[in-house]
This record gives sequence, C-alpha cells and structure tokens, in this order.
Amino acid sequence: MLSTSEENYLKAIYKIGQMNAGHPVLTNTISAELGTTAASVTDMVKKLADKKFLTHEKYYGVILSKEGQKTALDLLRRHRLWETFLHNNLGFGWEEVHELAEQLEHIQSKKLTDRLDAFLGHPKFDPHGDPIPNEQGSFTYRNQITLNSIQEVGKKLIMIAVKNQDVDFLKYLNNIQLKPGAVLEIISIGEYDRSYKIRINQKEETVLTFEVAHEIIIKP
Amino acid sequence: MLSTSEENYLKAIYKIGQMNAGHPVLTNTISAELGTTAASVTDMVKKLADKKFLTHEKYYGVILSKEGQKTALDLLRRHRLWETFLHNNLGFGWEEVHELAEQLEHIQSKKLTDRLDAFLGHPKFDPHGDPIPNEQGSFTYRNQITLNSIQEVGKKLIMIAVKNQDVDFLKYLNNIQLKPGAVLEIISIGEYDRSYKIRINQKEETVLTFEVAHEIIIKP
DNA sequence: AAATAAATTTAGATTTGTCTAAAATATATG
DNA sequence: CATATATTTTAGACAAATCTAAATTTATTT
Repeated sequence: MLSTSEENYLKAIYKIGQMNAGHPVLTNTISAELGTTAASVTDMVKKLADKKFLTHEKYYGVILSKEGQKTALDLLRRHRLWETFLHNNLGFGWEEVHELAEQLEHIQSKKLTDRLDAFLGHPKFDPHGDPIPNEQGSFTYRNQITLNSIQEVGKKLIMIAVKNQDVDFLKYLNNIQLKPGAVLEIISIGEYDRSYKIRINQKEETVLTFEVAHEIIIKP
Repeated sequence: MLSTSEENYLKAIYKIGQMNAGHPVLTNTISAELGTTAASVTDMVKKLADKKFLTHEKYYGVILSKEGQKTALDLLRRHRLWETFLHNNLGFGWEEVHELAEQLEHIQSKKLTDRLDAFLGHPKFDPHGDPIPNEQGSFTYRNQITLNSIQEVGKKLIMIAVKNQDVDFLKYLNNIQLKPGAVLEIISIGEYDRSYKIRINQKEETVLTFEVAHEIIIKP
C-alpha cells in the first residue's frame, strides 16, 4: 500500500512525463512540481525505485515502470471521478474541485472507485474536459489543439478542455462563460499580439490574449 | 489544522466519554480503543492539551474541552454523512461503510460537509440508525433501549439502530433481515439463557442470544 | 501500613518525509 | 579545455507519531 506522499510523487512524475514524452524526468522538475527540495526528491525516488515503480539513473533522471504508470493512471482516474462528483452532484465550481479531489483521490479502495464511476454513469471527461481513465487505465486520447493554433477568421470551434487548472484562471473563464462545450467563433485575430476576438455561444464577445488562447483546447 | 491522528484521538476520547459520562477518560481505555500503546496516548494527550482540546491531569485522566467536543461532533457528522452516501448512493452494505468513512471523514472542508449533507437531503440518521449531528453539533437524542430490556412476550417493536458495528456481526444481521426499520415481534423468551425468539417483518423467525439482543436498539 | 500489582508517565529509539549544507557530477562558457 | 555554473546526490538533522523498557505514581491486598 502506497503512502499519500508516494502517490503524489508518482502522479507528478507521470504528469511531467506526459508533457515531454521520451525524455527522462529530472529531479528539479519534480521538486518544482511538488514544491519540495531536490534532496527530498532524490530520497523518495530511491524508495520508489526499490519498490519497482520506476527506474532511476543517477544524475540522469527517472522513468516510470509499467507498474508506476498503472498506479499513476489509477490516481488520475480517482482524481477526475471525484472532480466530476463534486461538480455534477455537489454543485462545486470547476475552480474548486481540484483541491478537494487532491485529498479524495488518496482513498485506496477499488470498490469505491468503481462504484463512484458507476454512480456517475461512467463519465468519459471531467469538468475541465480532461479524459477519465477507465478501470484498465485506457482513456479517450484527443488531439491537443489549442485555440492559438487556429488562424482562420470566421471559423466556428467547440471548446473541449482547458489545460491550466489555476483557480483564478478558471474563475476568469467562468466570468466570460467559457467552459467545455461552449461554441466559439473567431471574429478577428490581433496582428501584432496574436490576441483573439471571439464570440461565445452566439452571444458574448471577448478578446483573449495569446496566452489565454494557448490554454484553450478546441475541436476544429 | 488537526492531523488525522489528532482527530482520531479526539473521536476516541469523545466516544469513551459518552459511554461513561462524568468520569475522566483513562489512558489505557484510549489506547485500547485506538490499538496504540499507553505511552503514545500520553504523548498525544499532552499535545492536545497544549492545543486546548482537552484537560489532562497526570495519573487521573482526560476531559474534553468545549472545543474538543465540538471537533469530535464535527468528525462524527462527517463520518455518518459519508456512511449515508456510501450506503444510499453507492450501494455499499452497512457492514462496509464504516471503514471507508474512517478515511473520508478526515477531509477537512466545511463546504464539502455541508454540500454533502444537502445532497443527501439532511439525513437525521446513518445506515446503522445512529443520529447525525447537524452543522451546530446538535442531534436527535434517543432512548437507548435495547431488546434485552423487554420482557413482554407478544410485544411488537421497531428496530431503530444497532450498537455494535463489527463487520461480521452486521453480516449476521443482514442474513436474518434485521436492520433499522424492521418490525419485530417477541414470540418467546428463553427462561435460563434469556434468548429471544422473534418474528421479523411478519415473516422470518429467529432466535437471538442475549448478547445479540443487547446490541439491538428498539422503539417499544 | 507495607508489599504487591496495576496504571501511567518518562526516556530513549525508530520510521517517514522532509529540510539545509556540503560534496559530487554534469553542463556551459570564456 | 579548463573553469565557472547548475544540477543532483549525500550526509546529517528535525518533527510527527509511534514503539519498548524503565521509572513513577496510584490502587489493591494481605
């Protein structure tokens, strides 16, 4: 049985690994992700290597084993199921669910996870639009096309997810009615700052900075 | 913010205090309840006394402060709300919910607790028939009349709760259809062993030992 | 009331997860 | 390519929660 701390390390390593696949995950990247020191990471990584959740080559980096990946995916599953419950059933805003799910995800009971999944109707995506791994750890891959990659004015798009989960950022998106499922139409694109003037759900008009557009995952 | 361990000690001390009210709670009683050693209890009790959750007089015992009681009641509230959710919404048997609720109760979020309470429809009792404290910590007191105190053959009673939460004991009650809400009629009472022959819900007949009868809380 | 037993506390050790500071290794730069 | 810089690891320390064993206090018994 893994400790909460061990689980958090596996989750962080998995997340970083997804962002730049193929490369080993570096000590400092992990410590930055978790807000700990490099020394703590080295210690924990040794322990997780002993337990066969990953391989660690000194001064080089870390790579998750099959078992490590499976565990990380199970955590992701638990996290996103709880987020869905908190949002759909308890009425929490999408900016509130992450922090609570961070705690709920550490309750280790396969039966609880599966029952929750069934109760929610086997959802495929969480409130941020992120895919929820199933019992076997597989999930609906999707192209990660962000709004900033679209250059055609007049094009209509559907928002399917958001990359950044920062509370204030999500509150801002709430304010402008931008959430997964929203229909957006590009009215114009700023020539110099690459900002996006868009219409949301055939109603509100807003200007998004390039940085914001970079966080919005869309379906063309 | 209290640690999980501190919370467990407060809960145990509250529980023991309820069982023999007016008396100080003893070190060995706490260590037995939690499965720790007396030395560990002394250490933790000192810490909780520093934090004003209780008073500790050496070699005499421990008494919860107002703050300590409030915290214990909040824990009880969280525990019993989660038990209700697991039973009513996720379909867990009453013999399974305790262990999971032991973990879920430690998630400290007043908003989560209150939202869960509202989602469940502000339940007054958990699946074992135990009262759920409200936001202010007050709950429906009830007489704790157990089946073994009834001596009249032919009397019809309603089961409202069970004292013992042991998994195997609850499984046994499941088998004979005995759960809160069940109607029981006393057919006969054993003269020497004080066992109870009863009819449950106008259907099944069973013999309960005195020990079992002592765990069944009823409404006359 | 002295001796014995039981309960409680203290003292010192252990495990987990963390830290700082120093040493070792790798990377970048003049 | 030798040196400066950045990264990582090691060594040693600490807080939390626990333990065992010894010392202390309270309760019981003869």
